[in-house]
Amino acid sequence: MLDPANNAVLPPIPGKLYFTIGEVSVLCAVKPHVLRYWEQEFPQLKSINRRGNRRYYQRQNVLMIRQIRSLLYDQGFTIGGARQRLSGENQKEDSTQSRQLINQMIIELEEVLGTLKS
Amino acid sequence: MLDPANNAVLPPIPGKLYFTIGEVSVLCAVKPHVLRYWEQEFPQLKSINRRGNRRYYQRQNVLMIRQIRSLLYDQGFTIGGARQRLSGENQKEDSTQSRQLINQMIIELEEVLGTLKS
DNA sequence: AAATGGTCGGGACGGCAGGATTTGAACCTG
DNA sequence: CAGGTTCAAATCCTGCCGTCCCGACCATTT
Repeated sequence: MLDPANNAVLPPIPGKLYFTIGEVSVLCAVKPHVLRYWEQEFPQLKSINRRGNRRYYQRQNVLMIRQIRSLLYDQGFTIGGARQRLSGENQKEDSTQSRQLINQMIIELEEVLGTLKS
Repeated sequence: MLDPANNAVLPPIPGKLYFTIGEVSVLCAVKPHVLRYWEQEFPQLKSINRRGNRRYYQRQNVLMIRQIRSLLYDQGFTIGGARQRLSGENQKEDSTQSRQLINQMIIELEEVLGTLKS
């Protein structure tokens, strides 16, 4: 998502409604058994359509998988980190480095304040 | 996990110039052997002062270690991901609120400094 | 000076996250 | 029916991320 160049390497997603696991595997460059494995790890993938014991991926699922792929393979998150990142999505972006730097500064400034007061 | 308060739990960094590995271990809640290990993994930690075969950490080193710690333990990066994040163009979102907050703080601190000097 | 305790590096080791492979059956499609 | 895809579940494997051990060295205290 921050890296369009990388996603551009993956083939475009055809305009049909449903995809088999084999097709998704090609579309996302992720092997089928890994797709099944991720399904256990990411609640976001629970919504995959199933009919007669088979997975029928929709466009949104494919996009989600590509996002997960990017987090894991490009950005270097662990599965736990990626999960957390996806579930928190838009809210706590602020808890990143910058925010923590600020917190640290606040703590130290309060220390300085104490020193100055005495 | 996602808790930014996590960092606030760490003790403030005393105002002295140098810290031993044992002190840094406490300050950052990371064991000494892990600190040595990270040193092999993060080029950012190559700059640690050494005298007579011992490490003498400075404030900036401590802050960097805390940042690494946060990436690994709080945000869920792998070591490779954290390294990439620290070295690469991680400053993409620096023009966000956080950055502006920091800039604002810098301005105000410079003001304070001017006051103190006079 | 001796004692105490922190620090050094390097190599062997280990747990477990993250898959990879295998198996054998069910299911399509031609 | 043949050949290909998919299934669930079990087992296997690799390498990341430390952990442990060690004798030696160094700093500070008594």
